[in-house]
Amino acid sequence: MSKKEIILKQAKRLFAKMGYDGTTMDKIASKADVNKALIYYHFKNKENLYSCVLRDSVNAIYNYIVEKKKETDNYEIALKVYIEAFFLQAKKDETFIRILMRELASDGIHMSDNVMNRFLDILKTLNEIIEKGVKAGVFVKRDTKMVHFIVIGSISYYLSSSSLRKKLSKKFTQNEPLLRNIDNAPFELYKIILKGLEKR
Amino acid sequence: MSKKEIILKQAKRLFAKMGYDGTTMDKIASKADVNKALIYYHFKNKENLYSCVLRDSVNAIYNYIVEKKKETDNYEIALKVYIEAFFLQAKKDETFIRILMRELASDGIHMSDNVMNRFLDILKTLNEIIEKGVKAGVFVKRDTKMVHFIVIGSISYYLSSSSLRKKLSKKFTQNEPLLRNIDNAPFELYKIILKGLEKR
DNA sequence: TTTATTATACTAACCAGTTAGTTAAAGGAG
DNA sequence: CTCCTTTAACTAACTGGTTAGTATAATAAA
Repeated sequence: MSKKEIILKQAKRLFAKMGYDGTTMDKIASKADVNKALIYYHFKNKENLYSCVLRDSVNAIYNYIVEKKKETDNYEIALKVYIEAFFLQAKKDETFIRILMRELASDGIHMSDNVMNRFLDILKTLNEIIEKGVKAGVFVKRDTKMVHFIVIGSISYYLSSSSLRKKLSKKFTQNEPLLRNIDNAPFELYKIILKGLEKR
Repeated sequence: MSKKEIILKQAKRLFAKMGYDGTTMDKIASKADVNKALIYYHFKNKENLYSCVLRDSVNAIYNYIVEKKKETDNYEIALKVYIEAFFLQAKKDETFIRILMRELASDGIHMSDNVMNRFLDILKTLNEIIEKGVKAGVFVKRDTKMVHFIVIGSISYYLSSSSLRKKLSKKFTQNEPLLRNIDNAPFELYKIILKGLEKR
């Protein structure tokens, strides 16, 4: 792994957890174990470094979903695959949803046209799946936008709140069943959404 | 409105949009049109000011949901009321979900026990509604945690992405139907979730 | 030789928090 | 009613520390 890649990786981790303003260039240099000047050698400035992190994250999740989507042609399975793909990729790379959440909270001030386009591509992919199901007469015609938000919103909240939930169940033990972690979350989500979309 | 209230209001707006680290005390003072020292007269420090903002926000949404819940005893309607209550309050005070999203992204570093407890109360309220429906044999036994995340996550993503979606549909006009705003979102969400939970 | 990397040192801007004070209203004492 | 004291609300200007970004010189690698 090149030093440039290490810088990107550590920057991503820090941006996800501390936010853009909460992350300092010195801290990134320290975590990546490089001299600060090296960051400025590879990246124009802080804003540019963040842009690269954001672009890489969105591309990673897009590529994963497209790859998974190729594997099937059935809309029902495709929906499951989409949910699973988003979940697995988001779980593997939890930084992405954290960065996404912060971007939404600040109306995407750091989002370039490039990133926005890729993001639209992700939304379109799910759109195709649902359209297919509707045309086949299996899914009820629902507002697809809402289905997007259900999938992405639920998974994001589920994953990003994981450590907070752990903290909560330690503090307030009587709430354990409400907060305990399970791993078949995407399957639960899939069942609810699929049933919510089914015609009969 | 007292100066203290104005400070709280402007601080809330800024914290929601810019995050904790992105918000400066000078900016709050400027927006609230008061001297910076006045903020320190009313609040111990930045952390304390943020705590007050967070506490007020969580209390506001909790009180609204509890008030709405009193109005009905039926689980089906209660679920609808819960979704609507969360949606309406979140729409009226969009700052809350933005702050919540940032808190989740940073594992709730600023959340006091007080705030966490109130947050648990909100989760418990939905839990009661679903439990009731399950006992009556109308809802399938689902992981309630997942239902929480569907409701809160979807609405948060839907609302917080609103201005970003507007930006996107201006830039990429061909995507309008995918991005256009609708106002019956909570109803769409309610229909999908209710159907997803129904036994038959 | 060019590219990648470190070490050190610097600066200009910014930012949380303080200081030392002002203003005004209210109340009591003479 | 007027002088004195207290208290709450408020301000201008400052301080000490941090941070993004730069400059320069020296090495190591390719």
